[in-house]
Amino acid sequence: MYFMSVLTDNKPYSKYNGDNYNMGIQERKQREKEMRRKQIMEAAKKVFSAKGFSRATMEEIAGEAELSPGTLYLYFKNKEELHTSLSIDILEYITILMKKIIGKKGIDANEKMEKLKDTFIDVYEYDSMVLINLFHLQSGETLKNLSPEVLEQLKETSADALGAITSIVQEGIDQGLFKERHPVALADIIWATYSGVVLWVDSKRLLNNDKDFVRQTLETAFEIMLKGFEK
Amino acid sequence: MYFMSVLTDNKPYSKYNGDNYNMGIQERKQREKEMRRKQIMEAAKKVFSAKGFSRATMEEIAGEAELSPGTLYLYFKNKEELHTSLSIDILEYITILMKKIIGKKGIDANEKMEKLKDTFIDVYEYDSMVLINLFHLQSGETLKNLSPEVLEQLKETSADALGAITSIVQEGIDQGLFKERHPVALADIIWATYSGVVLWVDSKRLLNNDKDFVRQTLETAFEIMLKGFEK
Amino acid sequence: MYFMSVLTDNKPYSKYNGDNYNMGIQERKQREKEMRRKQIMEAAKKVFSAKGFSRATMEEIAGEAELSPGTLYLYFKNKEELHTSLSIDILEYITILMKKIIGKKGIDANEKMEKLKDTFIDVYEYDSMVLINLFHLQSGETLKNLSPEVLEQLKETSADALGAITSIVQEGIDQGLFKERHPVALADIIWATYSGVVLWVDSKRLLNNDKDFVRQTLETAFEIMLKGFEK
Amino acid sequence: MYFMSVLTDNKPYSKYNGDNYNMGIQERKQREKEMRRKQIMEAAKKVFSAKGFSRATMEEIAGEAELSPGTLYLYFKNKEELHTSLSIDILEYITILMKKIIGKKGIDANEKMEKLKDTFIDVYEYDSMVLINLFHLQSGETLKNLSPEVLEQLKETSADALGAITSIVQEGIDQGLFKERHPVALADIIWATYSGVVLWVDSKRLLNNDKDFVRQTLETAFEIMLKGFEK
DNA sequence: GATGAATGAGAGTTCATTCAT
DNA sequence: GATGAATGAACTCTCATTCAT
Repeated sequence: MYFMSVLTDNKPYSKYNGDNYNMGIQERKQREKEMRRKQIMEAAKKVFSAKGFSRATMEEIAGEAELSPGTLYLYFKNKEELHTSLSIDILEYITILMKKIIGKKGIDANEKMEKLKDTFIDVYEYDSMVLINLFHLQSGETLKNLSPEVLEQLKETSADALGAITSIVQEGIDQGLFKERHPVALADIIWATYSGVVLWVDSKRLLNNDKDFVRQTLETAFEIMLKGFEK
Repeated sequence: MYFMSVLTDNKPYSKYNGDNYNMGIQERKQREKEMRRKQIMEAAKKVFSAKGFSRATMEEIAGEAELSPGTLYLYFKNKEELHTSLSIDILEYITILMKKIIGKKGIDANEKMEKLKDTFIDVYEYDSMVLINLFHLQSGETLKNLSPEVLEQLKETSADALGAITSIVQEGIDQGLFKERHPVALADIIWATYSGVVLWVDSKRLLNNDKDFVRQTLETAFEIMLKGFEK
Repeated sequence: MYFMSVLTDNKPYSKYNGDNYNMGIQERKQREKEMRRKQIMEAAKKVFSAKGFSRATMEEIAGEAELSPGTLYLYFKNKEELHTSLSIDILEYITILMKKIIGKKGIDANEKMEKLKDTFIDVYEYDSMVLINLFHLQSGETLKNLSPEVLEQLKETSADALGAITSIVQEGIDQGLFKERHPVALADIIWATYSGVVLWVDSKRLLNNDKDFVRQTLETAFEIMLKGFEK
Repeated sequence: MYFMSVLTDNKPYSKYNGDNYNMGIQERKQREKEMRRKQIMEAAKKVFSAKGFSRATMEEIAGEAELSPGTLYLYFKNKEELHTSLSIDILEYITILMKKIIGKKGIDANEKMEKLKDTFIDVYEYDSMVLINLFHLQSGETLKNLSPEVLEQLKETSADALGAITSIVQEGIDQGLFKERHPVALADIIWATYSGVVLWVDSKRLLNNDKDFVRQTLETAFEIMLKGFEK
């Protein structure tokens, strides 16, 4: 497992921290605020995962976070944005991980694709529920009822994530490894396959009390895709 | 487009219909009842597609169907089952189409896969919204709140659909065309890719007011998959 | 058991029946109509007893009577009056029985009180549920929402029943057997005790899955009352 | 009248209330909460009495209590439990009063029976409507639809009340004042007569716009019963 | 007279959100 | 900043009653 909690506070703070008293207090406050946010998101994750968006109540999330319902609204405009924040968070993290892969020197596109698959599996295994919520978010109902700002943020993060995949694919084409196809379409297919497998195998598991074959199915899916990409 | 409306009444009625008075009346009533059901489902499809499950109200669906709210409950036990009925309907229809492909003589698995892709595209083009609702259904939240009977029906229809794909894949393996892999896993991947592409491209469209590239992306995805399946 | 079904048709019809064709038809129609009424009341009795007034539905009563809901409204103005009709019916019958006791020659008031008790027990044993519904009717909620005509009818039947008891009590006072007290008050107490015991012991049975001690308790209650009545 | 409001807050609070700030706040909140509860019950009593259980609406009760409908559900799980709470409350209070009578020194069972009658009359006069609701509760319809916990509570309170009466009767038998009979049966009869009289005379009043003879009738009923109890 | 599909008003209940403390 | 009691709009669903057939 080469990545840490997405939802635990891992934002880099200014390294230097104490030359100014007010600055310190302000910063501490800032940090506390950030921690509360994470605390709420952590609780929301649990409840949304267990109940789904509609059946989850703000009161239960507040209880889980050991805060009062009112407090939630100091940190998130409403229920929908709290939910979306979870999704954006994981999307951002996936993007960070993918950008690391892109930056890797001395490995070709095939190997990068391998690493991409590993990343996907890791993300899934670390936090399948938030991931599934992310895909749920994609599916219309939520998308239509989002505030413009959050929609914009989601759009950007989303484009960013797709851009990262695209650039790996482009590399493969440039290196003469992959057959020449529209790289964005390929990136779409990669992301769609990932989403699809996670969603589908998960729903099969729910329907039939089946085992969790996501990892295995993702491995096969990528193997097939990679072979299909070849020139 | 080689299939007709899933939701419009296409049940075959006896051609001759007048030898018996009572029979005629009963039959007409049956037909009327079936029509009301379709009428409601048609309205529900519109409203669910426009608003998503939660934001859609029974009153609005009733209005759209030009019926009173109470009438909806004569045909569907509750909101959830009305929604699920839409999904099961299309799933059943897809299965019928796929079974026709399976039964086709004189074409190999590769060609059947081509036809499968065409079917998927046709279904999508005929009724993308119901399809997207189907995937929404798969995603946990709804699944957890379904009545046992409907869950069972969904399970069976779902297994049936997957079974059909599996048998095509098995044929490909038996004919020495596809590399030997677990056929159910392959069927999962085909279905997951289909679901994923429809969902993902659609959400991209919603996010960016983008064009509808589903057909194109599905074409490419299948091309890649087929190449990946080869021995 | 010296009385027959209250709810089965036992109204006396004209002894002579056939001198006129139209009369015959009309009469047959009348009889059929009366039978339908009883059929509905019989069904209503079952359903009201099993579910109570509020939870009983007209549709279920119709089903039980093997008729359609609409038909019920040809015989009863509404649900409330159907329910009240059951109560009035039994009240009328009780009155008939009590009047027979009053008319009995050669027995004193004490013996008549004994017979009164037996009648009460018989009525209870024959049809405890309708009886309990009758007491339920007395209890405000229903009483307040009755149509004037039915209220009037109930008032009369009720007064009639109480009058019968009163006259027995009066007899006892006149014969010097009972202490002189307001005879209507005594009649009230007799009726109230009867109602109370049936209601109370029944509710105890429901609460504790207890045995049905109504008969036994009524026996004791009357014994005590009679002793209390003595001069 | 020797008892105070059942429904008005009469719980003893610590007389001294200022040594601890937090204690004070917590206590005040507790008291406020208790007051809201009473406020709602008071309003519910009015509305249930005027309309009966079924025709009373939560909205009207809320209006009467000058609260919003939602608030009612912060204090009572649902309509049924709000209604039952009223009944249990008065039942509990009656029991308390009866236990005081039991504890009285220097008076025999006859005198205790007299006091019992007075208590019954006082309770009736203080709050006849809740009392009638209590009897209504006993009558099947409601009883069948109660939550297990509340049913249990009712059962216990009910048994408690009956037990109190039983012990007075037992005393009478032990003192050689009352004829030897099953004391529980006697208690049943006392309670049943009380219920019956209240219900019956009240319904007569409703039917005939008659005067309220409950007190008078109860007096006579007890006089008769006591005489009937004698050895 | 009988039907039973359709009605639609109205109920109980939930819960995201607010705001006085 | 935090609270959490109160809000009240909005929802799903029921069912007595009607009326065209």
